[in-house]
Amino acid sequence: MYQAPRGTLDRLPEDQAYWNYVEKTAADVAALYGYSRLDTPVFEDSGLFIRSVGEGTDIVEKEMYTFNDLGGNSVTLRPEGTAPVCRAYVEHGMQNLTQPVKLYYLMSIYRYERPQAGRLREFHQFGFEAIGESSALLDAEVIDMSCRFYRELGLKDLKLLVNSIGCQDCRKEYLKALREYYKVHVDELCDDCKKRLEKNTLRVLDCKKPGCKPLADNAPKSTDHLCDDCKAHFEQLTARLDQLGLDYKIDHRLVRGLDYYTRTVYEVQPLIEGGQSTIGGGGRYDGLIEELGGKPTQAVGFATGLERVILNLKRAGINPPEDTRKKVFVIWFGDEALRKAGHIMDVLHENGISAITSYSGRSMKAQMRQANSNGANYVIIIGDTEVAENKYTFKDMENSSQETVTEEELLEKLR
RNA sequence: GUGGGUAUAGCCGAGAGGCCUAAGGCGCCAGGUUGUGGCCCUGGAGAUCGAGAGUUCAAAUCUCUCUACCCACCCCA
Repeated sequence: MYQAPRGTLDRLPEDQAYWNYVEKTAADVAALYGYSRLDTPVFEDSGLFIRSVGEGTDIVEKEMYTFNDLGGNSVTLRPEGTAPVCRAYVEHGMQNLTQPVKLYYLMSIYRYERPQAGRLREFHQFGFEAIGESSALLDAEVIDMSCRFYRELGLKDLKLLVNSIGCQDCRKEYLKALREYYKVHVDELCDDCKKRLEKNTLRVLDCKKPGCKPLADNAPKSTDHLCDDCKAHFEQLTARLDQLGLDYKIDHRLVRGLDYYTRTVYEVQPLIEGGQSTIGGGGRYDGLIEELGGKPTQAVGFATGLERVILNLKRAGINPPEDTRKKVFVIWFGDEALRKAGHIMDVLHENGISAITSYSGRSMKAQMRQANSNGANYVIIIGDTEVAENKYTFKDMENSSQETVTEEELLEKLR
């Protein structure tokens, strides 16, 4: 027996309502803020991700689906969406368009991780990127848009965490201060953090171990070490967030796992602890486009995991809107009736009315049961009597009322 | 990558060495007199008990290996 590869999921018909709901909401919110859709290939040149996400990150180090194609080129199934979008921006000369260029995507993402609830090897993201503008007002807009997406879906119990990790210049100063601070406390750190301190210093702040957490709480804050420009940027951001009335918390320990972030970083997390905490996150990445061979171009973006969004919808008891389209089931018995049933099926379909029928002359009871389990709102019954009178029996399943009507009357009722 | 748990029909789930040729429920199919659903009743189909090996006269029930899923860590969406 074959089964879906580890960490992958079949999206079954009964789940599709959730996906439609989430994807439609995403597209609506994107349109509201002036974002256009962009789709990129599932696989890219491996170098794109190594350059952008960063060589030392877990994603690049041990989570990428990388292989050589038959032409001998190293390609990688995309482990995130920002780099491909930036690649497309540069490749198609979008710096010549009016800036900022606003793009959104709904795409599958691939990471070779150990699967658990809310963590898959193939998952889906809704993300958006605003490229070519350095104003903190845009950061605020992106954050606002993220929050609106969750709000529109009905997701309430979420918290918004914001931080600034500075630019390339002032981050150096900050890292120096951090290392200085931790030098004295190395022995109190967990083994992982000892390694992090060398390799990816910022991540030490992220550790949840009881020994490391108090240290991180008292560690120097990045926001206290910002250069003047970064400081002004962060101040404008929070001022605008206040004006928007967004309920955010500045979290000095918020650090993100991808190397390209600068200045603003933020995450959205469910209030309920346990399981996978982050459902969405983003930030500014002012150096990425240049890193990928474009001109120096500032940008901000955000991405959210759709499986996690749906998980939270289910936990919160939020149901996607139901399909309100009326459905008709055509019942027939006898050869004459079969021909008449075929005719009315064609007419219904031509008129844009959802109609299904039986393919074998099952008993009336069986066909009625079939109609019921298919959720039919109306049933059309065709037997010897209807054939003789050239009419149809039209039954409303809701109140069980039925009457005999002509084809014209039937269509009138279904409009 | 590390640690722990679980694995019985499409789904839920009893079952703890011989009484299992595996209970029950949902779902599916057919009936409940001749052309009518949802409730109810009756009957039926559907399981090499996750896979493989071993212990035993005897294994769904014990042991080992593998695989998958779940939880925590790690990481992130």
